[in-house]
Amino acid sequence: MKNTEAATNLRMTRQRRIILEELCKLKSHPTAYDLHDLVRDRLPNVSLATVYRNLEILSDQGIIQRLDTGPGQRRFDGNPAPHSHVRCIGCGRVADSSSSPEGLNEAGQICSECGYLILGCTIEYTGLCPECRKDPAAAPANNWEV
Amino acid sequence: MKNTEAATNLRMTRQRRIILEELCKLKSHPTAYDLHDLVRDRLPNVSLATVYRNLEILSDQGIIQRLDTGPGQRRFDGNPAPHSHVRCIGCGRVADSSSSPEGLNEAGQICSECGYLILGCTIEYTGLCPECRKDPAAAPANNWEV
DNA sequence: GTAAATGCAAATTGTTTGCTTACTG
DNA sequence: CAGTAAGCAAACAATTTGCATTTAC
Repeated sequence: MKNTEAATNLRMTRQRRIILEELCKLKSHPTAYDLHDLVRDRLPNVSLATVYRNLEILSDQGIIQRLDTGPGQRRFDGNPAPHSHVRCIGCGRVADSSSSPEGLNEAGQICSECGYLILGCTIEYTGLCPECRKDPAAAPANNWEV
Repeated sequence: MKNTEAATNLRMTRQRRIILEELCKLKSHPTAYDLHDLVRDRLPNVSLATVYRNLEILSDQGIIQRLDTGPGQRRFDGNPAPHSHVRCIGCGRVADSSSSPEGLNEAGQICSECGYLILGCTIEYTGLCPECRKDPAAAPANNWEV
């Protein structure tokens, strides 16, 4: 039930639409909990589970973006295009970074777009390890390998 | 109890030493659970909580590195120096990447150091948001702000 | 001797799932 | 009307914590 999932016919429900609308309205990158709070202003009975389910579906569809970086809760970005982020080590908030990739040594600078004081930078590549390239289907079983 | 913590006198217990030794022996980046499994060969009664506690303390001290990137469990790196990583989207394993920062468009290439097929790249900066810069002590309270 | 660390079990937190009912296409 | 999605509550997984006991310095 991951990426081997058959495509289903998605329906644009009231909840899904409002969750998406509210997320896209924000320049920030809320947690599911944050967004649930916001959406409840328009849909008082919406459940947190629905927010989680829709955020997952929408990011699987490439309509929004999951930010799995950093400790703590997962955050979401209404903009699916790849771009870099700055995470505040104080409060955990995440903002878009205007920083260009070549500016890797800009620790100590203030990001012109978001006003964050830049302290560090992490680069993470994603890919497939040799084992998973051989047999992608077997990959999840290796999950616990050190 | 975060970064405002007073320095305590750390003691090099048998458990702490062995946890550190085993982590540093690895070229891989295990989860706390993985490491607990390994350490139990030498310390059969060590608890998972002790492993978690020590990994946190050691990374707070800058002796090891926490990898908070990616979904799923946190991973740890015995090498505290900043360097980039590749995370397998199949099995979740993390390896060191030899990729140079300028090689950002190397999707499709095989990492010469780890053999992973590179598919994507995420850049995340860390820093302090304007609010936390004003009053770092107040920062954690803003944790929930969207 | 005293503060720090351990082991154990229980508590928390963030996220997911099962199931029945409601609603979209 | 057929199948997807919602709401609710319960289940889960990863991590953290309380507490009595042990250990390092």
